[in-house]
Amino acid sequence: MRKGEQTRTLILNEAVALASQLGLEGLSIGSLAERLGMSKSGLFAHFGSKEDLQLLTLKQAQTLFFEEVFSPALKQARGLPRLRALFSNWLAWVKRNDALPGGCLMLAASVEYDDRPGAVRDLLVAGQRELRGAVAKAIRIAIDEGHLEPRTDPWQFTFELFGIVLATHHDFRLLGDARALERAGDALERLIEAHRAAAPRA
Amino acid sequence: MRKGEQTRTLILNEAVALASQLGLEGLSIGSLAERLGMSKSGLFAHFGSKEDLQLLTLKQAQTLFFEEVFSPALKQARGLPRLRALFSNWLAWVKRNDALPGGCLMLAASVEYDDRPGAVRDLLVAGQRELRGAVAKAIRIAIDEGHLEPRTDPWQFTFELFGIVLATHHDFRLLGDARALERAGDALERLIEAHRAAAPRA
DNA sequence: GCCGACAACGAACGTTCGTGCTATTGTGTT
DNA sequence: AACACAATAGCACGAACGTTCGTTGTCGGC
Repeated sequence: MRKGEQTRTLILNEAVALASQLGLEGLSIGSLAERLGMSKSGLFAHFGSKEDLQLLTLKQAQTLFFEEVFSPALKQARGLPRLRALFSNWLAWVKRNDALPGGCLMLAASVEYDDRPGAVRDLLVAGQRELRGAVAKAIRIAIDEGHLEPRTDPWQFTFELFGIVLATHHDFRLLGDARALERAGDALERLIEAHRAAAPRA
Repeated sequence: MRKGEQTRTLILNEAVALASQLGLEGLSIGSLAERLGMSKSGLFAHFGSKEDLQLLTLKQAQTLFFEEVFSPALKQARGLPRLRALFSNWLAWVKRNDALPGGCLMLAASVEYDDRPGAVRDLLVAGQRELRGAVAKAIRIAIDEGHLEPRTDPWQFTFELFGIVLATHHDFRLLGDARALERAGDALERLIEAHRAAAPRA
């Protein structure tokens, strides 16, 4: 890897952390450069514009999310075990303080860009659609495996599961309520129980 | 009401709308003044500092929320009817486009200030605590009325209900998915059904 | 040992930010 | 009609913003 590449990665990781606190819009090139001990112009040269920096920062966060939340869950057994692993990894992601001192960057960006058309929003929506689809697929597999009853609507299930994650993020981050994690677990179990297949159990 | 008071209210209502799009931090005095057709300094004179403007803007949104979501729900019959009205008003608030073109200001601010200590965050937390308490109280009443079973945990119920609202806001605002509103309704009904009192029905 | 490619630098651009000060206009009361 | 004061405008400030430019240092290949 060339020198440029590796400092670029260094910059992007720091950018993810900083943007999780200040938002992608609040992220400024000057403060990012200062944090890294390099000059504004030197940093800027790696990206043609601020929007490019924002896009790459978001993409970096998405990649990290996939690696830490999704990828390990795929190694679990199909059906409920995988779904539970996915959920648990997701909660761990939400409370990460090293890489994400300000909470999940995608969630922050979702609120920031939900009414701001452009490339950032498009990337955000694409990522969200992909995520939702993947979760729904995991649920469909759980149905096929006989863990959940066939009339379960994967999208509705995904919707409610996502709501639990959002509420957890909110309570944990804003209110500093660690009990939110237990509540999230309870909520998931209730959600599963409501859709559990009758005859063959998991 | 003196002239100053009424322009102040005019400013704050516009500030709520603008901040719902740009966030309380992204809200700038210059652009707000331009929108209202007045000078930057003239507008600034109404507030001693930007933080004061942010605080009053947030307070205005909280007041509006109480008037439109909570207050009308209190006129409904105690128990489930009131709870359903609260939920329904809340969803209506979430999709309001005139006063809140960028979505709920409190939710946006929650993400923005969850890791930014200060007066804004304190006000936000206080409002959120009050809201949660009021929702939990409505649920406790529904238990007392015999609509929900006694072993229902009001805080857990509140947590899950809040999650549904958050997911709806996200899907409606970012993904532009109007079906989120149906999903929210279905989710609430299942939540109620899971805790419905056995013997006396609602 | 020179040379071109790459990486980072410092200085400056024009703009916008929040915030003061000083006029000037407008409103309401005797 | 004249006065007192509230409300707004005009102007300027220092700082920070994203961005551009020219320059310097540091390499590996000839």
